[in-house]
Amino acid sequence: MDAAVCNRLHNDLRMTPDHAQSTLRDVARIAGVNVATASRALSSDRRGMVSPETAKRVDEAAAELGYRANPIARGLKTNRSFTIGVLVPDLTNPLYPPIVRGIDDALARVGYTPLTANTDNDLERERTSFEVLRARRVEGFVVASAFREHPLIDEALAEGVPLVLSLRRIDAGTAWTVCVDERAGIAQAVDHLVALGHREIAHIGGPVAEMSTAHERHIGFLASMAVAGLNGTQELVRFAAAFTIEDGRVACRELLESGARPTAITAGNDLIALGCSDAIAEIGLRCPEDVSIVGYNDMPLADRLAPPLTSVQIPHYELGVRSAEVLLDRIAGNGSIPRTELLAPQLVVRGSTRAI
Amino acid sequence: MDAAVCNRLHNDLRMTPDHAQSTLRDVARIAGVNVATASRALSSDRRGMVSPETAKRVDEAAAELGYRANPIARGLKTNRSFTIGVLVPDLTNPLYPPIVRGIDDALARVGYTPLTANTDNDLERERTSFEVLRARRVEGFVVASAFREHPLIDEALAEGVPLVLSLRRIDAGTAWTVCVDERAGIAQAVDHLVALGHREIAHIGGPVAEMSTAHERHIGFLASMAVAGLNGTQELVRFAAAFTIEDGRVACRELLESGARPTAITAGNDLIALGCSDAIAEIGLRCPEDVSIVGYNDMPLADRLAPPLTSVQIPHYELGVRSAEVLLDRIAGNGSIPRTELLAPQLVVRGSTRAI
DNA sequence: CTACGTTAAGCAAACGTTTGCACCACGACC
DNA sequence: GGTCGTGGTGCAAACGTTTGCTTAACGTAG
Repeated sequence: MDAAVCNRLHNDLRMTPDHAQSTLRDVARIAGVNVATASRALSSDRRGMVSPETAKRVDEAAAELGYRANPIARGLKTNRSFTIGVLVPDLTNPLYPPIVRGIDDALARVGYTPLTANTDNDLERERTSFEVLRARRVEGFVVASAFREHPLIDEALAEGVPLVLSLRRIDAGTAWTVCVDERAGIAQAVDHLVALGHREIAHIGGPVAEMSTAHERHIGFLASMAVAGLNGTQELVRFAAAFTIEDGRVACRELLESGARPTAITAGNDLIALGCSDAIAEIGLRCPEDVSIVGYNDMPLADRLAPPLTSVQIPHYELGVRSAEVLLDRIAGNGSIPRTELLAPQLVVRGSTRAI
Repeated sequence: MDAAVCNRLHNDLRMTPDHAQSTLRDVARIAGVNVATASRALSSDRRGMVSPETAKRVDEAAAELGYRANPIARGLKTNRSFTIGVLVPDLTNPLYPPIVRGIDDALARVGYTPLTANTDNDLERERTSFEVLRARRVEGFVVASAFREHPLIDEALAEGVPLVLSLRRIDAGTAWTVCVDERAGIAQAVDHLVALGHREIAHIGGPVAEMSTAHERHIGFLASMAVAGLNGTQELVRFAAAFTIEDGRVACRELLESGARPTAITAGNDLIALGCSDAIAEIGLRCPEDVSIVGYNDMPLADRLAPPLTSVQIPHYELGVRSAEVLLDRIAGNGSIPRTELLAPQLVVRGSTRAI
């Protein structure tokens, strides 16, 4: 088969299915203009460079062919990808889907596409994902997997990678951040319990050494207790090794075995709250009759548990939306010094708390 | 400023930050070879074309510069993006994160990246997302948002877009599909209830007209009842308008108001099961003492409800993994006629079912 | 009537890869 | 000792855009 035949066949193949992506060259040919002119006509900000009538012809040609610009080619030339990397610990954890959803929606509005990766809280895995996403030329990152000390984030910051922390912060405070006013959240929980007459209030926190969320809630607990004039010292505080039911149970049990008999518990999150519930059941006490429990995050179905869990609701979705918006702003070149945005949580009172 | 100076400055600027992505040209220069040779040395399948010693030099140069190939440029040339579009109804629905996670993991293994979009079961929104993803040159789709009749999918199929349905099928059966053996799942539920001595077994299904999952579970219910020699006719079957607690409650209440008094209910999914639980409570009956209830999907915390919900567990994660694998196989050009893969569900017995 | 500014459009070079083809030694074969 | 492969390498043309520069056409002013 000679070259001409081969080419013809090749062209035929490419032309036959009407879904074959048409190119700017096709549009230009149909409109009878140069590809450069077509490019200008189709771009919003340089549309004024072509005569209205030509612009119209190009539009029609594009519409006829169902032309959609190839973002790959465009990206190669402009060095922009209109993609954002999203680093999340685990999509399977119900805490994160609403955040991701918020990011998705905010990005979609302006033509950006998120590239999401799960880190499993594993620094090595995270680094790999980060590199892969950078290789794909994402224009910035929303990071929801931060630890209080986080070398990767420090490096990225130093390199000037546009980056916004979501939900979890770093101690240094050197990054743009959108998170929850955890202290206010736990304060609402403590105030609620105090109003119900509780004085012996315990806190079963999360992994305070690693995660800002756990840490802030602990700090918030101590502060709120002090403000209420109550004893918020070590004997009523324990920490779960992770935000899980089992670790919560273990930590609570440890507290109970120390002889402490709190009438109420503020938990680091809802899973820890469930663990606490198990632990007090194990020693024959009941919630809420003997011990009130307040969770954190207000996860799905928290209202259907037995008893329905009083919990601090946080604005997951808005957290995602704001994170994306702040990042886009940064990419647009606005803002100079890092800013931290605190979103307000809201206590939801249910059956797991009761007056003493 | 003359051109030479300008160019030099430009180069300096590009070189200064050591995170500036280095290009194949840089690698080639350092290794003292042509960029074509460098390209070949770095590609696994054409590495044999260059001498081992040259290949080594190129490797070293690449390592030194921390070179990572630009997938955008590569994609432009090869017409491949190494991305897959994932269409999911709503990430916020706990059913989908494990599926997406399975897809992510399976794709990551072979260097692909998923581009995920939420459809909200809205056909127009879905079409937009589909177009956006196609414009981004995804190489194929995993679609978890299928309706039994689905014009968009039919069109995509007709156009030859590589596409795999996940979880939800289309009636036509013309698409490659990875889903759950719903009939077997509901059969396990019915058999379990029958073994407990139940004879009056109701089914509160989902939106059977639109979704294959709801439809198959209904069909499965009828078949299982027939096999057990029981009456599975209309008077004990109702359908919720959607897979929600509220719609489940309404449908169940309707059944009860018709005078029916089943001793057991198989629900279309866990949320409907919760609605049923509410409905029977409203008329003063209790679960499981008066009515046993079996859910479907075994959603997170189903084991912590009151009573813990007996439910049919489906392999979400594996569903995602297999969907991705099948799609990759298709893209690689393997397989010709559409195949449907059925993954096995597994009943998990808990407190919401009891012997009569 | 020439010169000049302005507007619209085209030309061509990039962006960072991949890949068909040409080239060049070099050893082997007739 | 020419002629052939053959293995290694380089050259240059793509891929589909964007964009700086140039050209063409057309008024308008001097």
